[in-house]
Amino acid sequence: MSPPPRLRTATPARRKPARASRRAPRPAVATLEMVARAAGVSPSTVSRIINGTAAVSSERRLAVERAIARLDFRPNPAARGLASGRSMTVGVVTQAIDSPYYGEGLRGIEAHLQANGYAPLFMSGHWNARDEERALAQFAARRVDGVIFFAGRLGDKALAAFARLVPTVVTGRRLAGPGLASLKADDEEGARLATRHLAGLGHRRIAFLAGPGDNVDAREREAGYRRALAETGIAFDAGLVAAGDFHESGGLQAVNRLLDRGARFTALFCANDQMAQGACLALARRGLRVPADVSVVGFDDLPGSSYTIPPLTTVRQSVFALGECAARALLEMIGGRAPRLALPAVELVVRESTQRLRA
Amino acid sequence: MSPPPRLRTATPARRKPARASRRAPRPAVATLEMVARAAGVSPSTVSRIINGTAAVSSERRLAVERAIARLDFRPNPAARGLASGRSMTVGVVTQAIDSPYYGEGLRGIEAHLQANGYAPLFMSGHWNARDEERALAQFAARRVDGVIFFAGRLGDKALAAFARLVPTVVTGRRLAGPGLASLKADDEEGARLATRHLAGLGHRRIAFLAGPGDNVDAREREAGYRRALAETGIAFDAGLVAAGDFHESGGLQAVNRLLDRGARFTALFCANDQMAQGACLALARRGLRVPADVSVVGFDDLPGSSYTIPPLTTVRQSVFALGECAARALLEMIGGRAPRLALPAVELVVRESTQRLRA
DNA sequence: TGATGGCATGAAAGCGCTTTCATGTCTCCC
DNA sequence: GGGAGACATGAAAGCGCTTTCATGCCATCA
Repeated sequence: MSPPPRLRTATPARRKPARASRRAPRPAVATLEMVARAAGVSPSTVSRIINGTAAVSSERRLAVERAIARLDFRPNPAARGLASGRSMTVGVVTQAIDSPYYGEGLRGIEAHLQANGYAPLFMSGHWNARDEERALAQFAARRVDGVIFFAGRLGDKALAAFARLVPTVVTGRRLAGPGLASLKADDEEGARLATRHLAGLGHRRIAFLAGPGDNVDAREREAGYRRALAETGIAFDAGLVAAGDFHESGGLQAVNRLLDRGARFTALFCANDQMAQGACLALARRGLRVPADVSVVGFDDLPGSSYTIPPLTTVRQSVFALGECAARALLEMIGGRAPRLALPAVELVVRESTQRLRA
Repeated sequence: MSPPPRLRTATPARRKPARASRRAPRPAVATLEMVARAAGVSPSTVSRIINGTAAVSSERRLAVERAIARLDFRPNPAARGLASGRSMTVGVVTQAIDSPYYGEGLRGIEAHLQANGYAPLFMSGHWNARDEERALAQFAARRVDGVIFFAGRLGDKALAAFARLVPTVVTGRRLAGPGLASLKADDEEGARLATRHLAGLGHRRIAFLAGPGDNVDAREREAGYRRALAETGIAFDAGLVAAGDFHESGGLQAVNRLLDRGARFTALFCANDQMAQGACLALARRGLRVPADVSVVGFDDLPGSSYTIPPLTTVRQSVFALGECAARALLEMIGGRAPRLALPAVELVVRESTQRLRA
């Protein structure tokens, strides 16, 4: 095994002057000082140029830029961070890095951050407050410049307290405070759209697969379902509601429970796509066809949802955009500006899992 | 908007002695020096204790540990990185952070890294060599201690060159060199298992949806398909092979092409689950039932594959384990040890998308 | 024409750690 | 009993940047 090749500068080892016998200078990484020397200016000037923090005469600027290019100089972020107090990283707490939902959000965050010279540090909360807290502690220890908290179970109090130390953007709830901003899709409106779509197709017995009760998104989606029912003159029937956990397995079990207790319905609105997927499987197992026997609507429009069988009618809220907006708002806060908190509107995407109720 | 709350130490601002009038000392972060002072020892001793780099008398150790706890001291990673040359971060190049395949791998990486005090920095290559190269450059600039390169299109040469600078583990190909190790599942064996399963069910006309030709995994999966055919005495028929791109859409189109050119088959082996999903949809659109008319096998066993309709028979290679092993091997290399490169064996997971050929 | 600023630049002091090197104290053994 | 280590500790020099402060220079104004 070769020794770990650690990047190192060409300056002689500390207090141990380079032995003259050593031939080829080992692979070295340029430092700001080397650039300064090569360009015949002081380190301060180089710093000013790479940071654009002060005017510099164009001839020196040119010389420095050339030296930077020639030496392939890349400022050491550790040194920068130490001197400036900024790490140019932001922490991102997700629930499950491998879920399609978070994946899309992360992509949005990544895209915006990268365009601005920041790098994301990810950590999973696994839907449990302790892990989320641990992730935040880790981020604080790493001195991230800001944190994006994607959904999660951690209490508002704890989050607000953390935000006093590090600028934070949280999604999936409404919350504000010093150093804290939130971003929330209009889940109620989305659920209303979905339910009205079903009602508009003639369905009257519309079942609902709710999400976890401690999740704000889930509660708002239920509220939207109820509101649409009220608006279209359909009486709410608790017997048509079953709760899931936002996973495929939960959707499957919820439908089984519904069917086992004899609930009769011609349409089913699921609080997210993953549960809708599980629900479709449960329905298929019972010999119920989608959409011929039951129309199904999901929520989120995950990347895979256009390839399920049948392709799923769902509510699109662009998790990608959510991630992007969160990153943008966070950078604005870090920069001391007021964050813009607008999100694109939710919209219904009609595909093949819904159809008009047969007379 | 409140000013960005930057974490700062309690030491008086540089050259500008704290005005005595200032009341509450602003939220301060403890430094090693403060701990040393509080415990009545030198900074060196504190450093030795938190790093375990030398023996320290138990009384001092106790005093220091108490001081650390009381001041809630967390060493500043930037300072550490600057002084030691290690950043305690590793870069991870994935292709698409939002794909279920990579998501699972990332989870494995995250789990192992976190257990060892390292943090992952993610960046997407988007299946194109330029972005991958850019990601590597970014990582080099950020002075990561190592890199995990998850699949990708970048040439072996470029990768080997990079690995001379930063220890690197690459998956999805076989490659070794200074600072470079690779991890590769036995794709050929997996494909062989899948195809033999189909043959064992009596199928003779087994179509194959290949992956992109420039992908090693894809090529090995095709090799396994052919080998199984040969082993079971079935003649290879190029008319039963169509190429896809590892995405759902590619699988859908490939099946359409197959059917359009009149190919007749009773079984279909897809080079990955995502294509299998698209294939199932294409089949359904043509009125072909899975598995009644066509048995389908995938590859990867993605989290969602047990909830497709029907649940997919597939080859499990545990991408999670792959991620974990990659992380482990990388840390071993960083530590100057020889990396262990063993991966769990692939296995066939039989679900409901395959059935015996009806006579 | 001399005081007045503004401007570009360099010197140097840190940022908060790690890591030599030097030193003082013990213990051990011939 | 005295010298040799072994051991625990502290002093101090960086790591590679940023940022203040001081300075020399030139154009400007009354």
